[in-house]
Amino acid sequence: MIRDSRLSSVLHGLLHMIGAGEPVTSEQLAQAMATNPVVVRRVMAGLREQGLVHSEKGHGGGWTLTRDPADINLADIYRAVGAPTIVAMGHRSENPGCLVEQAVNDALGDTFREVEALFLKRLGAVTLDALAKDFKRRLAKHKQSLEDQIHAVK
Amino acid sequence: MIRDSRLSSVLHGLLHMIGAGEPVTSEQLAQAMATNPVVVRRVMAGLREQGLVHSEKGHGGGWTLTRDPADINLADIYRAVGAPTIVAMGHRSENPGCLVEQAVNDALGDTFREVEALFLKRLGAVTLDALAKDFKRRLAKHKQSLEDQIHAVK
DNA sequence: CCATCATGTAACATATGAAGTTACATGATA
DNA sequence: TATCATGTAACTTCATATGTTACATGATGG
Repeated sequence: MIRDSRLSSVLHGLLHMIGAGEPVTSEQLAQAMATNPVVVRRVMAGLREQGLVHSEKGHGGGWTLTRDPADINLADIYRAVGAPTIVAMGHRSENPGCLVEQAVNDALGDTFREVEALFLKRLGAVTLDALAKDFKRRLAKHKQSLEDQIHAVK
Repeated sequence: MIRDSRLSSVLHGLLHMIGAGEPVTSEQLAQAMATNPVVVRRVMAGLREQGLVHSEKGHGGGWTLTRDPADINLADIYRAVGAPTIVAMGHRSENPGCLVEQAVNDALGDTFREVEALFLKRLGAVTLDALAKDFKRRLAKHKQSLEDQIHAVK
């Protein structure tokens, strides 16, 4: 089953970076991602390897996006964050000679690949930019709702 | 990601039960599933709740299939073995008010359901009977291969 | 009726991997 | 050259799945 808390976490960080205008430190991202700086670096390292972000040391350093958010999709991020295979089934001993495993894989091998392909295809259809815009829309709505409450009290 | 060792394990057990003709004890299943009797009972309990198997205590007791293997498919087993949701994404704190989560879920909620549906649909297309037959075919072939090797040595 | 066999289940132990933490090295900037 | 920020190794939790022990319950055969 696909239950990725890392993707979600990273998206928090990336959304934070969009519009920041300047490098964002691991310290700052750690707050956005509700974790600590070292974990941030560890996770972001995957994105850097895929060329999605860049890191800079020293004063004024931190993390920046290397591409336009419209050119980054969620599949890119999912892969970068380290998702080996989505679907897999196997015995602990991973016995390749096991005839039961062979029968299962023969019956479902294509299915596994197909499910994975569908998942990545859909992730690929959502850009970071689109997500950011939707997020901003929700944020504005949320603020409006809060203001309305304040006015109602007045 | 879907990485179920339990389904695989259970299939070993069920294939062992098919053709046994009589109740199979947890002790015996434990060997087929490469684990121990208590774990077998724990896992099989899920199948029993779904009405796939029946358990009997005392002398001559053990586990039996309650249905024709042709009427049991892998989706039945997968569900019975305890697969809550296949695809899920969320922060540890599972904050329902989080606007990022909301944006992601809005963008991918349907995808999650679609991927899960595809996976279960494909599992549902494979019956336990079909799997058993394929397994037997492989077993026969394997034996033949071993005999050929013996003859070659002679 | 009682010894035996088998499941049912709680309680505890162990193993595995993810996440968090500490410590320190490296490089960049003022 | 003091400070800031990343890079990374090593270690410590923490959560979860699995394995184990122990004992209760129920069924069967003598």
